[in-house]
Amino acid sequence: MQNIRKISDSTIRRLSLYYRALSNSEKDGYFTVSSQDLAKKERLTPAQVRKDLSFFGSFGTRGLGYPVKELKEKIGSILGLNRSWNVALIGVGNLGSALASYKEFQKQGFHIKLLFDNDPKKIGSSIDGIPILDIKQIGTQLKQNKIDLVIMTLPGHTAQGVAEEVVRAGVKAILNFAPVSLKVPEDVFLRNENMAIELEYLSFCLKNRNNPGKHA
Amino acid sequence: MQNIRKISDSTIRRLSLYYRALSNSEKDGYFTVSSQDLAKKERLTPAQVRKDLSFFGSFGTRGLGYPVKELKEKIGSILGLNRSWNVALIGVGNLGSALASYKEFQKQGFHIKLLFDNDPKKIGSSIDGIPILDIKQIGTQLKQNKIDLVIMTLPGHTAQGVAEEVVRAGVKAILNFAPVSLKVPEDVFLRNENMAIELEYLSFCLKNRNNPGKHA
DNA sequence: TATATATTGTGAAAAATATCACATATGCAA
DNA sequence: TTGCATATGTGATATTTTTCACAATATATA
Ligand SMILES: NC(=O)c1ccc[n+]([C@@H]2O[C@H](COP(=O)([O-])OP(=O)(O)OC[C@H]3O[C@@H](n4cnc5c(N)ncnc54)[C@H](O)[C@@H]3O)[C@@H](O)[C@H]2O)c1
Ligand SMILES: NC(=O)c1ccc[n+]([C@@H]2O[C@H](COP(=O)([O-])OP(=O)(O)OC[C@H]3O[C@@H](n4cnc5c(N)ncnc54)[C@H](O)[C@@H]3O)[C@@H](O)[C@H]2O)c1
Repeated sequence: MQNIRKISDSTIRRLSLYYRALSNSEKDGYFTVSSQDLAKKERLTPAQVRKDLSFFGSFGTRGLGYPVKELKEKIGSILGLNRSWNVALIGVGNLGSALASYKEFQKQGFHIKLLFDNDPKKIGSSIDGIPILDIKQIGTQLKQNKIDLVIMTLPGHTAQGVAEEVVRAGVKAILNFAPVSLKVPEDVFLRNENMAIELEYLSFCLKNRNNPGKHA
Repeated sequence: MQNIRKISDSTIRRLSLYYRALSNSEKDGYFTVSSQDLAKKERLTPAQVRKDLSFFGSFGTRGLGYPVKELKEKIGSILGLNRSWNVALIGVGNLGSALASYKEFQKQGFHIKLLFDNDPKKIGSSIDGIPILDIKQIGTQLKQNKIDLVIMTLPGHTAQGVAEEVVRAGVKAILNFAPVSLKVPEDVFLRNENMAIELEYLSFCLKNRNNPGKHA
């Protein structure tokens, strides 16, 4: 149990994995899991699991393990999944449409309330009941609807400009899918989803599969 | 310059960022960049940039910086982007379709050659000229087309079974978007793209924004 | 109640990763 | 040529993260 400031990035990311694993264990009818079980499910070590959890408290029973339902709820509450967040998505193209109609995020409390685009053919229509609004209205709409978090699925060259409007509207969290590094003020939380990184990582692995020696 | 085995995960991931930054610098007409410039663009430190690059050689000129075009090509070749990879995508739903029609990966050498689905309505059609094949043919088709890498955008509960067929067909690299932890043999490279992690991370940050103290 | 077994929680140790700091090399101007 | 300004490349150092190892505590069973 320690100061929340000091909890590492990696630990928080692993909490998401534990949350997912626990949701599955719950569905499968388990009442308790050991750190061993959790580790196996998410390809980690039992010590890692116990250490991560210990930063937030002690939730287990020695000799027995962790109560699935309780631990899931506890982690959910640490991550803020026990409440609801108002989300807007900007750029209703191929990727944006896929995300807008994806229902799993909603189940975790991320409610996509608004969609924005600058394409007249899209503005005015909706996806699964979520209206597509004109990007020009973004400032007022984000404020009016008390949007907490914005997902950006825009072309790279437009992303910085739009991000600045989003920041001006007071939004403090952005999930960016455009392949650019956005500049935002310090008090705005920004995460990037960069699919190229994973692909390129795999490329690197394949390339060096049979070449454990020095690099040319 | 050192044994390639020892190069860390994080360094490889940052190479992707440098590659992207250099591509942009090239487009913007720059001939050289300093570690300072690169660091700023990708929100890192100059020392980090120099250290990362030094694992692979010395590409810069003291007093001047790094030659943009050359360094980009060098990193591209380290990551294996100077060649072409045969890719197949399985599960042509909302997300799969978006990825299939995304042209940027192709530019980096990832050529999506085949799509697979089990929906009779989809099988036989195509996306941007890429045919959608019956999942039943996956074994023979992956081999025949010498597929190097598979992108999986399937429902979670079907992913493990399909992954096993993919592995049986000899594919050594999988990029998985399904929210499950796949079990694959040691010699198969697996990466997961887990969008929930980033969303939940932002949720955590928002939740603790005004609460730098102890966690309850 | 005693004993065997299981598994947590956590300081301490080890390993991995990032930063520092500076010697070294280059370009450029006078 | 010399001197100044600039920026790399890299050992040494600091920090962060992971793993280890075991005391503590629970259950089960006889
Ligand atoms: N499609 C993918 O699979 C994929 C994969 C990885 C990354 N990305 C990135 O995600 C982003 C979106 O990709 P996509 O394939 O969906 O592109 P897309 O072209 O299909 O969609 C972009 C959407 O943004 C809208 N738009 C453009 N400028 C705008 C503005 N100023 N304000 C509001 N809306 C605007 C367009 O009208 C369009 O609907 C891109 O940055 C892309 O690089 C996409
Ligand atoms: N849509 C998103 O924005 C999003 C975001 C994050 C993660 N994901 C994950 O990506 C995966 C795909 O999501 P989606 O929204 O595209 O789902 P989807 O239902 O639109 O698409 C799934 C596709 O897979 C096909 N399929 C099902 N079983 C199959 C099998 N055995 N063999 C071959 N094809 C099969 C279906 O016919 C369908 O075309 C899911 O695991 C989802 O959780 C999606």
